[in-house]
Amino acid sequence: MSIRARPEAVSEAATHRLSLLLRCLKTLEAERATTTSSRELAERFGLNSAQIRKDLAQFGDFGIRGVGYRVGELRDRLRTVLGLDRTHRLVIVGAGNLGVALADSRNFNGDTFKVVALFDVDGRKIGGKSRTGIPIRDATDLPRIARESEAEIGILAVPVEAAPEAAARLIEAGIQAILNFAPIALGPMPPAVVKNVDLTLFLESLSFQLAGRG
Amino acid sequence: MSIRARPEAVSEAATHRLSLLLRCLKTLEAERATTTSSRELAERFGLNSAQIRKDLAQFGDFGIRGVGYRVGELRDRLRTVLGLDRTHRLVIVGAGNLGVALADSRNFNGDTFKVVALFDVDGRKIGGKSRTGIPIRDATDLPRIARESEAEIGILAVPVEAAPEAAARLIEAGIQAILNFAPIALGPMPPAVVKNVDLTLFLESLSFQLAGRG
DNA sequence: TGCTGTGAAACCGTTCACAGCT
DNA sequence: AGCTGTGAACGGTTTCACAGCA
Repeated sequence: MSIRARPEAVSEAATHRLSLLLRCLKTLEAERATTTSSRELAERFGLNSAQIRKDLAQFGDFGIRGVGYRVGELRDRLRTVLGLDRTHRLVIVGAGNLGVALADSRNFNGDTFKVVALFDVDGRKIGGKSRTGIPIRDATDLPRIARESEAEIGILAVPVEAAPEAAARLIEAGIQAILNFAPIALGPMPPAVVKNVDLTLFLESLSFQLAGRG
Repeated sequence: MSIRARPEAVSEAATHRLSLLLRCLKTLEAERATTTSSRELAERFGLNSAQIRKDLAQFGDFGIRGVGYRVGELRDRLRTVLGLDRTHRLVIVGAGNLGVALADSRNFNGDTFKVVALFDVDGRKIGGKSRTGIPIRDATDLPRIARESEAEIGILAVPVEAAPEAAARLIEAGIQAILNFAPIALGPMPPAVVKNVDLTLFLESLSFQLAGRG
C-alpha cells in the first residue's frame, strides 16, 4: 500500500528482475487478470516468490496480505520506480549498421524511449535518414542538437577507436546516461551513468561454455 | 606452470573477467612486454590483483612466484581456457537490421568467430547477400546448412513473436549455443547453452538509474 | 485461511593477508 | 626480495521460514 524512500543502492540484478516483472504484469494484464500473487508470478514465469517480494519491498508495501497484488496498480508502481512513466529521448552516435539497426528497432521507439537523431562523421551519410526516418546529423552538431532535443541517453555505436572521444562528447552535450556497444570497458564518467554492452564478451562466454564439454 | 581440471562451475562474472584479461594481454603484447604481474595488470587496467590470481587459479598455476606471468604463455593458456583457440562458426536467424549488422560486424568475423549464413523467411531477402557478402538463405534450409557448415553457435535476431520457434529450430539443427537478442527470456534448452541479450533491459536499467536523481 | 513483508540462515563471490616458492 | 597461490574474513545477495495482517 505505501511507498518507501528509494534505497541508496539497488543491485543491478534486482533492477533487471523488476524490468522482467513488469513485462510479466503486462502479460497478465493482457489476459484481463486483476489480481496476482508472488507465488503465481513465480510459477508462471519461472521466478522465486520470496525474491519477488524482497525486490518489491525495497520500494514500498505494494501488496495486500492474504490477497496478493493488484495487477494494474503494481504495474503502475513499477513503471514509476523504473522511471518508465515518462519519455526518454535518445541520441545514437555512429550511423553504421548497428547504429541504424538500433535507431529503427521497435524496442527503442515506443512511448518510453524515442530516438531523436543519429550522428556520424561520414559526409556521405550526413543529411540522410534511416529507414524509419531518423535523421543522420553531423557529429559536430551533437552538443547543440542533444541539448535542444533534451536527450538524456546516448548510445555509442562507433568503432572501438572512436569510442572514448565520442563518449567525452556525449558528456559535454549534457547526456546523463550512456549505453556503450564498443568493445571497450568505459569507466564511470560522472555525472553520467555508463553501461557497457560488449557483444564480443557474450560470444566469448558462449565459447567458454562450449569448451567445457566433450 | 601446471594446468588443472576444469572446475564444474565458473561464475559468469569470472568468465567475463577472463575475456577482458585476455584483451589486456593482447595490449601488453602489442607493446612487446614479455612478462607481467597481477599487480601491473591491476594497476594498468583498473582491476583487482587478488581477483586476477583467483580467477586464473581455477584453471591452473600459470605464474612464477617472485616473477609474475609470461605474457605470451598466459595469453595462450587463456585462449585455450576460453575455447578461443579454434574457429567457431555462427549462423544468424533473422536478416533484419540487427541480424545484418551483426553479420557484418568486425567483432563477429575474425579468426575465432565466423558467420556462415543469415536466415530469413522473407522471400525478397532470400538469395541476397549482406554488404560483406554473407549469404541470406531460406530459414527452412537452416537445419541442413547448419549441419553442413558445422555451425555451433546460433544468433537469434528475429522479432519477439518468432523467437521461441526459431530457437527450437536451432536446437533441431544441432546448434550448441544460442545468443538471443529478442526481448524474451529463453530458458535453458538442453543440450544447448542459451544467453539472453535483452537490449530493452539495458535501456530500462539506465532509466531506473536516472530516476534516482533530482 | 492465505497472503505479504521481513528477520534469520545459507550461500556465493570478493577481498585480505600471508605462507611458500623462485 | 618479490611474486604467486590460497585459506580465512568479509560483504552482499538469495533463500528460508514465520509473524502479522486482510
